[in-house]
Amino acid sequence: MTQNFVHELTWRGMIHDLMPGTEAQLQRERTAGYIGFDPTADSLHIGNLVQIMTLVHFQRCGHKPIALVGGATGMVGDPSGKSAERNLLSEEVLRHNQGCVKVQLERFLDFSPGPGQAEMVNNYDWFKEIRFLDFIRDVGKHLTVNYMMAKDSVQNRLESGLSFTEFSYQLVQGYDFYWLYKNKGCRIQMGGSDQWGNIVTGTELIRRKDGGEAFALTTPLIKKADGSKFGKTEQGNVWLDAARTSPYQFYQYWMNTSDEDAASFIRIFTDLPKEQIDNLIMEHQKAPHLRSLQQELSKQIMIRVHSRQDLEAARQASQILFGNSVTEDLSRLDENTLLAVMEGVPVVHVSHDSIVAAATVTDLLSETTKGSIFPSKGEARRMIQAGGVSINKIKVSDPQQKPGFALLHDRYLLVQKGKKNYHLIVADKG
RNA sequence: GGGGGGAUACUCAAGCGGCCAACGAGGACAGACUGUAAAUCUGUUGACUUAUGUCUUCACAGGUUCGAAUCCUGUUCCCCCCA
Repeated sequence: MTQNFVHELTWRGMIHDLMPGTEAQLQRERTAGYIGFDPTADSLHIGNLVQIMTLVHFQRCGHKPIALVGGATGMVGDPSGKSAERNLLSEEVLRHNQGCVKVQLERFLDFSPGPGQAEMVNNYDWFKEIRFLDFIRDVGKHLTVNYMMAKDSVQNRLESGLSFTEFSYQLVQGYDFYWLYKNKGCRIQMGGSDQWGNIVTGTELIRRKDGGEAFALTTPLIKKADGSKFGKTEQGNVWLDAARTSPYQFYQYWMNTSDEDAASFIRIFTDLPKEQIDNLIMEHQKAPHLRSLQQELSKQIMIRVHSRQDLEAARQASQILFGNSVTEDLSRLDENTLLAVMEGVPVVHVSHDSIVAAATVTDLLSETTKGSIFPSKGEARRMIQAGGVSINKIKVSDPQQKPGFALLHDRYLLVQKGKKNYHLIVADKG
């Protein structure tokens, strides 16, 4: 094999657990391996990125990645890590979601014909034909309830209760593995550490039903150094879909990675070689203020998930919003560029007259803008007094100041609340 | 069914007749320092207001009182103990 996959993941800090013999199998021959994705939404989010990258590395090391979109398992619901049974989705919604997810995965994996060609499968395709009696006879027979009960995912739910549907989940997923083993020669299943139990059910099923040997590898749960959840912001998940999370916001999420996290994230979320990453980390240690790690991290991911153009736009926007730019830089931008730069910044439309009519900045930022920037005058005033508000890059210091600001292109005001929060006021005429 | 305890702002948690828009902690936001990091320090954190001013809040509905988050009555929900 071109590269040792297990070594590759090890130095990247992406291995939580693996079954004995996994490495030997992967070194021996080109191996097909799969990871399942939940089609619970019509877009993947960056919480799925670890698994996607696992497949990317898998393929780069010469193996054949299979991405399973869980149309069938999505209909059942995995109890792992869930405190309550989740709502089941209709087949129609699941189909739609699968289609969207597929498009996103195509940006990461190489689906072009070849020996290590990536493949996408949908377990609904084989499950829809299976009848209940066949399933409990051919699959259920091989595993005892005692075995299934021993899983953590089940144990954790015994107190609060779990439905038979959820309980059967591991069998359904286990059968996926078996089916892929039989029909696609798939020998290894990967996933997050919470999937270990489900994966092992699969290898067990393969062993008992067929006497075959299959393997498991799990990745650790990604946590941020400050203990907060990875991939979440105030606004919720960070999605890959530009319609859900704008490329600018997406870029900012990665740019805001703390130093501590950046060193581990760049190993996990990019496919840069070890040497280059080591250099980057050294460079970053020498000159941390350049934020080279965060720069490279966001660059790599932006290009993969969005595009070079989006990266450039996000960089330009960030440069203006966070760089040392001043009013002159802002007013130099032509209208289209300005709007492009502001892509992803919350916009509030008000009439041109009401801006003129506002008695003070405080009124402008609260009442006139209908509370979208500050919900109350008091809050606006406090923030201004604390020095946290700038308009068109000029700090506002007096809450009573008249809002005689020059509108950019006679239409726009860029309001900055603190260091990282921007709002664009658009003055509509007539 | 009997007995006891509880419900306070984003969360936890004081307060038990006026000095309470309500101690404290956490969180959040902002400022300083920096590097759009982390740590630290400072400030803000019901609304309106220039304000020592006004208004709306302490589960819900009534009541006592000059005055209630605090006392009384009823309602709802939670916890504990005994059956």
